[in-house]
Amino acid sequence: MSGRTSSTANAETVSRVNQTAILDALRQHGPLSRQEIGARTGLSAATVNRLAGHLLRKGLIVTDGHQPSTGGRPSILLRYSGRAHLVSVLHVGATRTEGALVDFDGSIVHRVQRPVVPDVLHAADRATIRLEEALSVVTELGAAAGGRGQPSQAIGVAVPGVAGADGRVTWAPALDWREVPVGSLLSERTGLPVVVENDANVLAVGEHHRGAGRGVQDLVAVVLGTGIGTGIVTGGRLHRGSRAAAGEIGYMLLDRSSLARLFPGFGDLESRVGSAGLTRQARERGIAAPDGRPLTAADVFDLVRSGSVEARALLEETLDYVALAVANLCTVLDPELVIVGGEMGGAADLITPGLRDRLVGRVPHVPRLAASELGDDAVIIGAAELAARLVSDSAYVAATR
Amino acid sequence: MSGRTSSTANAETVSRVNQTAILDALRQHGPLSRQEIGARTGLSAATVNRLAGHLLRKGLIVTDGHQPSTGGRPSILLRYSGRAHLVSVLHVGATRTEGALVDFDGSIVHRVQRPVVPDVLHAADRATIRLEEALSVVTELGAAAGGRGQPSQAIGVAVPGVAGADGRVTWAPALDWREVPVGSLLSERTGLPVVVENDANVLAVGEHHRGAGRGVQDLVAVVLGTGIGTGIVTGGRLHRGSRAAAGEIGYMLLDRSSLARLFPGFGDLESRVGSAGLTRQARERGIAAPDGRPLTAADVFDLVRSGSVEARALLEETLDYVALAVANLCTVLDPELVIVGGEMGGAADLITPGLRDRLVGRVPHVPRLAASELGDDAVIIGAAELAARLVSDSAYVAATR
DNA sequence: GGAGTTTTCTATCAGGCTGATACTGTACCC
DNA sequence: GGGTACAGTATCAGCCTGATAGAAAACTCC
Repeated sequence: MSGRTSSTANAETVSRVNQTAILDALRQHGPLSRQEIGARTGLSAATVNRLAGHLLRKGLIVTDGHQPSTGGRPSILLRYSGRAHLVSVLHVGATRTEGALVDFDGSIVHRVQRPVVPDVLHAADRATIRLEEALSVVTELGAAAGGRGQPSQAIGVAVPGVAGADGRVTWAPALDWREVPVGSLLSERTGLPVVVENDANVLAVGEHHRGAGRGVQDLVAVVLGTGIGTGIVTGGRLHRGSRAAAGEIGYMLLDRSSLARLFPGFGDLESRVGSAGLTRQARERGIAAPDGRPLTAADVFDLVRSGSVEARALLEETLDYVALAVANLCTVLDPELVIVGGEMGGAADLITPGLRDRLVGRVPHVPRLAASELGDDAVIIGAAELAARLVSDSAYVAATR
Repeated sequence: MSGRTSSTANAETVSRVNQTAILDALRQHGPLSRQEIGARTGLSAATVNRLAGHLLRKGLIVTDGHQPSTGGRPSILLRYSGRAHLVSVLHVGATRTEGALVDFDGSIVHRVQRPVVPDVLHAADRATIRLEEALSVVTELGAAAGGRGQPSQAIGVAVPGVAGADGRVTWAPALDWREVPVGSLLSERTGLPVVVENDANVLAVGEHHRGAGRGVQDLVAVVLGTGIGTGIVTGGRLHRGSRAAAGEIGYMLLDRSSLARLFPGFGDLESRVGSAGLTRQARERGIAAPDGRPLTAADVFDLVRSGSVEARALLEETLDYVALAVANLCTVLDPELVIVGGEMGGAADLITPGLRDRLVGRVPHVPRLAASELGDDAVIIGAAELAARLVSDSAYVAATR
């Protein structure tokens, strides 16, 4: 039951930690001279020089010109260079499969998009179709990376559902995936390390690392799309929960009467603000969806912008419930920042003011509210970050010459 | 704004980490021989021996007899001994001030209790009175520790309110403390490191470390007393939030109509299940408090046990709201375990079954529910643990002979 | 009771890493 | 062109780990 929980250290550990410190300094503050790295990390000049040498040989950092002299020998700037390393990313969404090659800088260097044919959306065997498509996209990405002479080093997969730490997708309703071992399928096929994660969680990671949440240690990303979900970062780390179900606020209970009902396949909040709930309520209020398909939050925003009074009322009610959920999130977690993302991100101007008004005076501490900075790419970039972490921890030490 | 976030390592770090690994192994598995420690930690025999020597000299471990020989030289058992080190703990509660000397094993070796004189409870200067009392208790504890020849090495303070990371109590209504710098007052007076923390948070730490939550990485402790609060442990660490307000679920909003009201000094949930709310509702239902004072949850439990039908109905309603809050906690955090503590802890038999019934089918994953194991001492033991951590990180390396 | 066996504990040494010191290299200024 | 100021590099002591060999302690067998 135990025995290897305690972790020990040796000289190699020291070197790895210090190399990581140098890389972190360069990632956070852009190009720095060796002296500046020393000042920032507290490492001696000799150590910085030696470790920088290792990192240069490994291609993780590059020289980036000189700094103007201040009277003496000008310093050589060192810059983190993720360009030398690529990861493959897969975002299996409800209506399309998206693939990308992303370098360690977070730049997307190659994209693949596969819209889902409408007939497939509700086909009986859509689970298999979507899975095979996902595998083929990864293969295509691998080939593209090979063609660039920079083989992909890891794979990150984002899915709209619950994913265990072992890379198994427990339940993703939009894909009809149950207990699908995506992680092991991909790692067996490619031999690469794979991380599989919920899409809201990776969005939070993406915004935390390279978007609106840079430098923030405690944040929540709220994603409103077909359903509603959140990604939670506490203490700078993704919070997954004991069963990887943390942040599934679609199940939040918002009324005492909710205790009289059960919520087996969908949640209380989700039934109110999700696509199905919106469609139902719109029908009751006489609002027609643009072309007869189920209404999404994005449609409601469009209608509001075009002046619909009924849609405005529906938006306000939706906002009420979203605000209750966000208020409770804030009460429980006390985040520094709440990021509004997903389809909502583009309508942040309609959302954040109303949200703030509803929070003020009702929660102990109203956090900063911000729109997603990365938009549609947040998921891709977040998944790339998680994939990069899979290799970077060991890559720093591997091949140390 | 930045500059020293990155942490570096050196040879000393390695030694400290490995000493901590040895201590953790001994704490987790009881007495072990040097060989067993080596097997468990992966350290070489020579290293284990040398580090064990350091720890023996520092008094953090002691020899504990021999193991029966298996044919050769019998091994000497080593045992963690927190007895050699003491911390002072202060629990400033609503109705009493409690002090204790606790050793690093978590054993309480000395207690001080100071009930609050009823006249003081609502006196205009009760803030000052309680503060001076707190300081005097700490002085008394210091003297007691000195008398044992084992001076106290740190101070842990638990308060029913919000405490910043700097040891300042921002707001503790039950004490009428606002912006009281307890931490700096105590550290100036004693020269010892001080940690000040919310009582629900330290209760969670106590149960996590030595109570119902041993070995659990994600747990929530729900404390129902005069108000309602929670302590949250995620990934094995206390989650405080960006403004130390995490877990203040008294402010959770449980109805859309709550958005029509403001909650400046008290919260929505707290007004329903806290002492004031219970008293009001009891009056409406014709339930009399035993002796005319405000009704607490504990009183309701007593009335239920004595067969009161009205109290039973009130309990059920209270449970409904507590269940809503716990359900939302579970949805957001997905903890492995929820511990019911505080005054509720003794009535766990009345609470947990009803709570479980209300959660099943309504949250994605129903956690384990358990009563507090440490009872009234959970706060003391948790605060002692936090205080011990203040010194242990540096104590391992200090005085390494 | 003594020698051999087995296992534990300890001493010694090589190797890796950091940090201090001294030294070399490069550009600017007078 | 020499002096100055700062950046980068080589050398070495100190600390820590881990490997190896040796000393110590208890048991077994004759």
